[in-house]
Amino acid sequence: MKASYTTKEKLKSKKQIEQLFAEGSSISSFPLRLVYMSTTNEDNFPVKTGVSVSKKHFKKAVDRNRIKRLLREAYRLHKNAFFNNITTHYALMILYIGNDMPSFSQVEKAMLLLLKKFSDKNPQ
RNA sequence: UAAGUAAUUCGCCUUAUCGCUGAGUCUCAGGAAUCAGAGGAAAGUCCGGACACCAAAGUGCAACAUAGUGGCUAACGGCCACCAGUCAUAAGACUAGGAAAAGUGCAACAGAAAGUAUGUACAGGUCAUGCUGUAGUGAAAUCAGGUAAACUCUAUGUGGUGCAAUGCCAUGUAUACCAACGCUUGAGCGCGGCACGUGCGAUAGUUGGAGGGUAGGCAGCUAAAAAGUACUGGUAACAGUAUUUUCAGAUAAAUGAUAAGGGUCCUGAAAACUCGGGAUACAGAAUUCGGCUUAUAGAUUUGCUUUUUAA
Repeated sequence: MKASYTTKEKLKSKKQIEQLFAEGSSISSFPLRLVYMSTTNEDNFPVKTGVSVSKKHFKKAVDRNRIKRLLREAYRLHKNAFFNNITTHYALMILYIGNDMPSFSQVEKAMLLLLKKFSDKNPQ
């Protein structure tokens, strides 16, 4: 499977995002937090993922864009190791909860840990 | 050459690997290759337009904005030119540059007194009296003047809401519940605030509360007051003509990530070549244009001024 991350794979529905924040469970691996819940989407993409950075911590749009790009990149490169043979459908939202601009290696490390925690908790 | 002053232009590059968005093309309908893909400020949301809707959007008052003269422009609170004033040796910079004979208010120090004024000394004058002059304080002393980044007055301008506008399609629900008022003797709603006025409201509902549903797609959405070049007119802002080009269109929101190398600048060691270290800014389109304001590492070119030296 390709290490891609297209529009179809993103979590876009406003309704689902609202529901996710209201009802989803969360695990964290500083400076990241993952909010997730299982869904009943009939789709080719079982896992839909969104990414978010608080406006409180990063006032400049440039900084938020940069962090979101790093998060997306880290997710894109490592998701297949965990979700390749998944059968349950999930909606995920990855939040950056740190206060400082991270480097890519920091984000990558935290992402690996986070995804590992997630798959340990939700074995297929 | 140095210091200064006013402007101009640019604001990292290359390669590899892995990706994202859009367009048309091909396709075995999984995808594939090709092309395009942030800024000078995209920012602040401070002015002015385009465009859309609000019923036909009226009059007066209030409110707000602007303020030398002329011009430019779709328009402007913007820009250009000129005049005046202030500052600077100068280049140049700045100006909230209409009105004090409509009214109200305010004014340090000095001075007897600064506004319902008139003390002292000397001189003059009268029936009498600060009635008159001089001295003295001050910018100003029964003569009035200053101040409108004080109220005010004058002139001119401003209807409101913003692409979450607006139109269409799809999905879906509740013509239900509570309260108040009302059914032509009219509840209430619209016309930015108030008043007037006016429109809607006769198959009579309306307003408020609490609640239910949708929150997906398409259009608007990027070819335009567009950009480049040349010529012409104009002191200039700008305008005209010819010609070439098509230059983001996302929507939890693309335009990237990583690695290596190279530029540029600063700096240390060297002083023939180089070897280290550091820095590489401000900042991310969201209907769209013209401005203004603010942020910005480092470069770049040009005009001008002053001083010293050289010629």
